Amino acid sequence: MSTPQLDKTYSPHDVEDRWYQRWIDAGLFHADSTHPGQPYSMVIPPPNVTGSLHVGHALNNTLQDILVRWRRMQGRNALWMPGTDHAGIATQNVVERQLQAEGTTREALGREQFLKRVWQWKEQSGGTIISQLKRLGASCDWERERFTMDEGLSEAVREVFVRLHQDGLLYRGERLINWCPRCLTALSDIEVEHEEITGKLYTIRYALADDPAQVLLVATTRPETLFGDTAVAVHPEDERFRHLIGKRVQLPLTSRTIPIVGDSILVDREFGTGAVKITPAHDFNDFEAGERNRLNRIKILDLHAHIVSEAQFRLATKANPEVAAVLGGLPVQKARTKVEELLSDYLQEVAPHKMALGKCYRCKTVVEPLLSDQWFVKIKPLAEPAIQAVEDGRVRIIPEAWKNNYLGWMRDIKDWCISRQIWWGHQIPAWYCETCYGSPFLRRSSDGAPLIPSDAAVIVAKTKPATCPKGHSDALVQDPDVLDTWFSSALWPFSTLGWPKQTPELKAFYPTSTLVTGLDILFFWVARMIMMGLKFMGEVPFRDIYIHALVRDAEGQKMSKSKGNVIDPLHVMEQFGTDALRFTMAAMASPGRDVKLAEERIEGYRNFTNKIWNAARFLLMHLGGERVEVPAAQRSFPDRWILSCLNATIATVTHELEQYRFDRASSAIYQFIWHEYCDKYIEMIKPALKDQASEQAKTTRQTLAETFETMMRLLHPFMPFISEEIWQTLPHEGTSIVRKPYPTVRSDWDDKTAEEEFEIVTECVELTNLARLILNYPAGKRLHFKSHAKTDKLRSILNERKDLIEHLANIDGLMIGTTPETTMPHFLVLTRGSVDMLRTMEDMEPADLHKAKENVQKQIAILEKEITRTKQKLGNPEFVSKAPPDVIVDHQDRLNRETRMLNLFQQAREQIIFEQTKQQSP
RNA sequence: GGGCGGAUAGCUCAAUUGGGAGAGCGCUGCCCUUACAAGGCAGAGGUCACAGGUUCGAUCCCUGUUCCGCCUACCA
Repeated sequence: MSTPQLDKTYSPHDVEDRWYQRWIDAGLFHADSTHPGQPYSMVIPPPNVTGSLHVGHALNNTLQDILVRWRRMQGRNALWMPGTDHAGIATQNVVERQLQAEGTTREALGREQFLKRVWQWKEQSGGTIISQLKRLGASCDWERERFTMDEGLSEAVREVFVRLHQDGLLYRGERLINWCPRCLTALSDIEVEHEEITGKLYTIRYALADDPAQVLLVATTRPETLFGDTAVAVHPEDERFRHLIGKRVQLPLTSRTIPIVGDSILVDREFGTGAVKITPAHDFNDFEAGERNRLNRIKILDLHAHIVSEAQFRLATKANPEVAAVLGGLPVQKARTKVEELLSDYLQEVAPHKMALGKCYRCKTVVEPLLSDQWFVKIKPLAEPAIQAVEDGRVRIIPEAWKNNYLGWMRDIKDWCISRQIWWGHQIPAWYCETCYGSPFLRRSSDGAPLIPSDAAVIVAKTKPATCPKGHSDALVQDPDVLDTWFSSALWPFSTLGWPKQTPELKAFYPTSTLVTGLDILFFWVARMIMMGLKFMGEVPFRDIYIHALVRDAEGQKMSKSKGNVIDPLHVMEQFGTDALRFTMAAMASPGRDVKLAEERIEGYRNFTNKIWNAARFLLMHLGGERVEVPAAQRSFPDRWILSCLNATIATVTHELEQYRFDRASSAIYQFIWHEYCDKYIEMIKPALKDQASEQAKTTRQTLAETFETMMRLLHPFMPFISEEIWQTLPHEGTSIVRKPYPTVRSDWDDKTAEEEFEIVTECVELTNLARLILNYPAGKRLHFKSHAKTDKLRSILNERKDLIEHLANIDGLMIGTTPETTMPHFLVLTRGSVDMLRTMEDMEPADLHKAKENVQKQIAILEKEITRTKQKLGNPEFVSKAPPDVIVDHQDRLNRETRMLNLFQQAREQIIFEQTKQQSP
């Protein structure tokens, strides 16, 4: 019979493409709501449609794929729902850059044409990350792939918006929000990244209006906002300034005076000068202080974070004409420098100052607080149940350490600004009637979009109403803003399953089983999914949240270009194979620690794939011929041993996967395949396979095939490609490993006796190796040894395993004795645990002796040290009286072992010395 | 400012209940022994960040310190 032959080294390339295509063609990743298995479902954290695969994605999706492949093999109805999100700001940026290169703008194109362009772009380039996920082996149900801008998902968004509005959980109003002057849109609080910088703290003299000789010192980091000041605050109980409350100060560089107010919330008496300028239109704290003290808001910056035009500026701030002439239209950073110059007569001090600077998380532009009309989600009523769900364990966060992180954030959650001043996204389903309002809405100068006044009446509906409530039909204007991308992502676990329709999928797969994600989107996404899931499905969106470590991407932080440690997963897959990358990801996924990925490690696992490959080659070379299956208990010693080990590994891997310990699961597999299966088992069965026709060979071949086939199934979730490729060459049933059962523990494979005997065999082999080392024998030289066992049982084991020991230790003529023959000058004696190994001295090379003596000497020194330590401990009455008995016994055993070993080495040394003298004087 | 996590072999990381710390890569020595040199056998290498404390005994528990990272925050 002919067996397939494999190349000498594993080449992942064609294997990966070939199998992935076949899996897809056969529909193996498809989940059906009518499938009889217990559902196991996950939704993918939708990557940005603009994105491309980075190491973080690779980790995230590898772990998900391991879970879903494992559950699928367990017979569960496994659904992994894939898709992408429309990434409003990022995608719009990409297309706008294209337009810029063509010399046009989105405003020139108009909203409708622009959106067409974005869709075009999405069709052409939006699939990049999806194809990369496929490359990674992701076993998503691609037939169900979704996009947050799909019609179905868009309907879900409208439905949610309308219902939230009905329930009074949405409001529109003029608030100070975070504004990105480059993206020209509002951002939610968590879309602002804070960066610690050293800025300047300016101390400015504000003179009292009625007594210019008296000055109030005011500290600020933003002197340019001085023009928007509408008051100065001091602490009402501050003895230094209390008497000034109610008076006015002259605002420098302007003709305005502003009041001094008392505000105990805003002012920290200890900080700075104890007096704070209040700029309600440009600072969050000042905004609130402005509310408290009924202050005007003066806007001095436009949407681009430039000082408003000279005329506007003069009008609004009453700045001196020459000052307005200089500052009008300047970008805020330049304005600050200018103001610093202009203020020279008023500046008391400029000191370096550590502060946090908010930047747009998409484009890193410094954000500005901007007063504008925006939509908000009233979040507290949604957060309450989401807190409870985690508190009472309906949602488990793993590792649990992040639970407090989540709870802390949720308890202190702020209303969520959901409107974005961009075009790409779900346009807000709200309309306003110009007829009712009494006049046409203003048009935003930049793009012609209507600026809806704060007091315009809102009509919220899923589709454009035919008329307004008063019956006007011709002047309904839709809100030009779109919703935050995360608004639609928050619905992902049920919108992808067809909601608001009550689909069979929704019934079968919601709530999903597990969500695998990085900590970075715990708040952006996870928290919001829980809130929305509870609100609209009445049930948590997932049972377990597994939060994995962060692998920082090239953009930023952990992996930095300057360190040169950026790793591109595509490059890695190219170089080492997808399976090697996946296995690395799994092995590194220890909880609570960031993944710092070293390429050497991936290379190590590439070597592992090659090891597996070559083990398979060995198998195929020896599998020719009849195979006979007998019960496990009747198989050869190596067979019984490997079955028992395999069984233990199956138990470990399954248990660890249940705990989301991908690292332990993968290391158990690694340990088993390489060190038990390849190093030991394959070595042990070589003699049995030599005579192809023997009975021994027939049953061994059976075990070999059976264990390897099982091993491939065990490995498959981690290394889907090589496991399938090899599995196909082995005796097997079925068309693909993807849907074969995951191995389960079999009690008939358990064999403690075989494992114990194996320990003894290993001891003997290791002793011979040690002897070789000490005596400087080359690895290839065949030696004679004699062993001595203390008990009949041991001796019979040694007798039975004599051939095996000789084979593994590469020795000849092992003699097994009853009594130790330690008389000089015949033997060097070594012991470990239960067996002594004796080596005849007679054929030793003269040159060995000096080095041998040194080695032995070294061993003696080490042992003496250890013995002293152990003796000390056992001699301590406190230890003997207080330590648990088993610990004491353990120490006594140790002492015995060490002492015996020492004696033997001492004898060995004497023997060597004896030999030396004999050689020197023949 | 507050909170959390980390500091273990040259490097990247493990070690679930406090009883002499492991892996991979790298390094050293010897081996191309027909599955695999992307390999085999063996070896070196660690006051488990620092200082105290609890304990018969601490990498592990407690306190403090230093350094690093992350999250969070309105100290102008």
